[in-house]
Amino acid sequence: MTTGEGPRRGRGRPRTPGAEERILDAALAEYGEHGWSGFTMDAVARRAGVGKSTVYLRWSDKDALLTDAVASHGLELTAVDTGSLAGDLTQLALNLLRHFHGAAGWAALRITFDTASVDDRLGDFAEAVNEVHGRQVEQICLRAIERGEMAEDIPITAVTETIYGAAMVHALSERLEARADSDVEVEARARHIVAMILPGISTMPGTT
Amino acid sequence: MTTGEGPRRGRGRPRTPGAEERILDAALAEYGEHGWSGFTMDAVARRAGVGKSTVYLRWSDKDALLTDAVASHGLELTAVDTGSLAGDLTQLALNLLRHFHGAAGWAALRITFDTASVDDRLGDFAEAVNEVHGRQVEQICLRAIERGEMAEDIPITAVTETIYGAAMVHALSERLEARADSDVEVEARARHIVAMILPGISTMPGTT
Amino acid sequence: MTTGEGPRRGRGRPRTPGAEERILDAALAEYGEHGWSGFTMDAVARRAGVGKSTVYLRWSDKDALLTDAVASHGLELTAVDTGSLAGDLTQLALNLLRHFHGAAGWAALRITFDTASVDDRLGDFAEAVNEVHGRQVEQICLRAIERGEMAEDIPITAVTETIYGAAMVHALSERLEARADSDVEVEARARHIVAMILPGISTMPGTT
Amino acid sequence: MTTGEGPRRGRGRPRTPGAEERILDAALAEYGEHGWSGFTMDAVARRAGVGKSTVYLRWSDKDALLTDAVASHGLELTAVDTGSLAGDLTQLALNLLRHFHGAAGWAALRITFDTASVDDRLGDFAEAVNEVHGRQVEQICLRAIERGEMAEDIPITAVTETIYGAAMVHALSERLEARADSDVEVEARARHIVAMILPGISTMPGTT
DNA sequence: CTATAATCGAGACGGTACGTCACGTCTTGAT
DNA sequence: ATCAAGACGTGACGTACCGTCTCGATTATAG
Repeated sequence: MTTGEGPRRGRGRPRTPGAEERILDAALAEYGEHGWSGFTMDAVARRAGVGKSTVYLRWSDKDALLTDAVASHGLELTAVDTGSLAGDLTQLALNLLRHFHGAAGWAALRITFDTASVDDRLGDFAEAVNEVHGRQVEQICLRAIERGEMAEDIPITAVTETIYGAAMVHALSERLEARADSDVEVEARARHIVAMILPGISTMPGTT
Repeated sequence: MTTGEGPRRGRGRPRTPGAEERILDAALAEYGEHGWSGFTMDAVARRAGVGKSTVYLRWSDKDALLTDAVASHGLELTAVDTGSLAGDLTQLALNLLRHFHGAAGWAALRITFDTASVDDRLGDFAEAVNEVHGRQVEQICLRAIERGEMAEDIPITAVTETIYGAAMVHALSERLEARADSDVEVEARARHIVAMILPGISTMPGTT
Repeated sequence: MTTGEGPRRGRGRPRTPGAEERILDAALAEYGEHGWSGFTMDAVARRAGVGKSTVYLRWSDKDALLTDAVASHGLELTAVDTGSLAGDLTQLALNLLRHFHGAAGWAALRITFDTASVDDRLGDFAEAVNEVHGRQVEQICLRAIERGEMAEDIPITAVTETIYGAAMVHALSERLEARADSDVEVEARARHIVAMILPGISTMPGTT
Repeated sequence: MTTGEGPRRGRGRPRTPGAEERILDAALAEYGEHGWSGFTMDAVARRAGVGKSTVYLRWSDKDALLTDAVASHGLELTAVDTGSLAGDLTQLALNLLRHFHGAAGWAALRITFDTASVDDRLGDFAEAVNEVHGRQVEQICLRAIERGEMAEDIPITAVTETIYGAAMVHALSERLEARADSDVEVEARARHIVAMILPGISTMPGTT
């Protein structure tokens, strides 16, 4: 994911340690402020206090930098473990809604779609996405099954896709309608989503 | 959405009839082949066999053309009415999975995210998306409520977002993992999705 | 010499008429002010009030532009005809001393050496130099021979080379020593040069 | 001219003996092959098989290196003393014609013009040129005056400039016309040049 | 024999200019 | 009025080179 270790044999001046991170931060900041079409390599370099060559030594082009920047900061998602399936899913939905609402999460989302549209360089990014996001729901479900809260015949990927999709589309609609939900609204939406799918996966019919 | 009807008064040479469509097709093809950053107006014009002026006479800029191209081919979704909520939702999910799997649907999806990321020109596209997609689920739910199959206190947008989201993320994961689901798998996935949310919105607890 | 007439069939917007000259002027001015290493294509374009593309549409690269700029303005040399060989040569020497002393003449000189060092694109420039400079002395000598002032067995190219060389090296030494000769000194030098070679080519021995 | 003697006190690793020369040779070769605009420090260092620091420890910048490279190989001119003014000048002219015809002499010439075009660092190179070349003619003339062969009122610099200029322009025209004179032609040209200026500086009118 | 120190090869660094490419505008002659 | 063609001003792209710097590895003298 990061840079891919070129020819490092200890010879020559080592790459400036902090540079990688400064550039990634600058990239994310520029992207956040000016969007895709206003995202300039020169501006990133200037903001990071670095020459363009330093950037291009590490990333082959604009897309690679942006993808990496997003991957490095946009895939963070705190783990969830409240003790109950309903609690876990609600907390997860809340996290996701907030994640996709924020600049980094949204950027990551967009980049994911861009990346998935091109034949090249799929491997790394896809792996990362699956690792970080897919695993999360898997853990929750496995624990719930162990506790006997969840039916065993539910395909976990379907649960993942549904919750992620709901949060994702909600964030999308928020943006399309230039709306900014309040905290209360976000929490209500999280509860609604979980209320909708919980009966379908729970072992106890009728739970709300 | 369409063309914006410029100065049409009958005087002077009329606009070449087939041009509109040829350009839109070329735009979609170019976008599909090269993605956003490889999408150029010159290439579209060349591919469509027209001059750049012909393009710019109809669309104000790149974004407008691309948005329109997608809207013209990517928002087609046949209406659904099977007589039951479960049947409607299953058919809708199936349609969506197939829609996002295809080139036009995927392109529309990608464009939607791109469009939603920029501050400008939100209005038109958002309206279109809501019109075409939002209405669909609304109809289904209203009919179900009328039939007494669905609880009245479920926010319809939540249903929309969940179903759309599930289909969307499934298509995304298909691409990220370079997978191509068979017809049977797609149908199973549609049933799973509906099975998951149906108990949560139905008036009859325990329904499958 | 100029641009080499590309595909001109009357279609498309014609090249802006004045641009060629404005760019050449700007190039010469920039070269004069900042020298070779301070000569920038961006600066030339900015000074000429045109875009870089307009420049690169006409000249393939920096060298080509500079060569052309110099050729267009640096080869001007007013004809000479005073009626006598001594007068003609003195006037010519004076012209040359002043020509090479000035920015344009000096630039032309330098470019000539650069051009002669590379195997490519010799043809045009060499032709121009010979046309403009070689012809000049030829005329003078032919008239002198006709008048009986000059021996017929003198190779004219030797005369050319000697006079041109003398003026050239004088200008070179002026620059190397950061000296700026006065008008009187320049005239004296012109007379000295002619005095030195006139007896060698004249039919009347002992003339000064 | 040479190296500029840095801090040499005996402590620390001594400079690699052969490096100086290898770098100068590489510089001259690169200059000869690619000309000024294709002359890069990286290429010189690579060709010489040394690091860039080794180069920059010895010369402050590109110009200094190039100037020095040329000065070290391009100013060699064997002294002349045949016993007569005519003989000396003829031999000198011959030497010059051959000198400027060769790669090193031509490179030196080109560098001289380049150097003289820039405002900085004139001193050193100008001194070198004057020292090596100017002195040569001065010696010849002084001996001739002593022998009574040459008039005393002739400005020696004019003689220098004329002979040097003639040889220089001849070499230039040879290159511009992609011509390569034979030995016989070169000797004839040397005699012609001297024949042209000898009467003008000699004390004996009518001498050939 | 160890410490100090200048030099070596390599190559990353902040800059700056290069020549290319696309944008959206414009100007032409033809339809 | 619209068309195909294509030049225009603008500005970002990714590359190359400058002269500087930092590294670990020599290679000498000084103590």
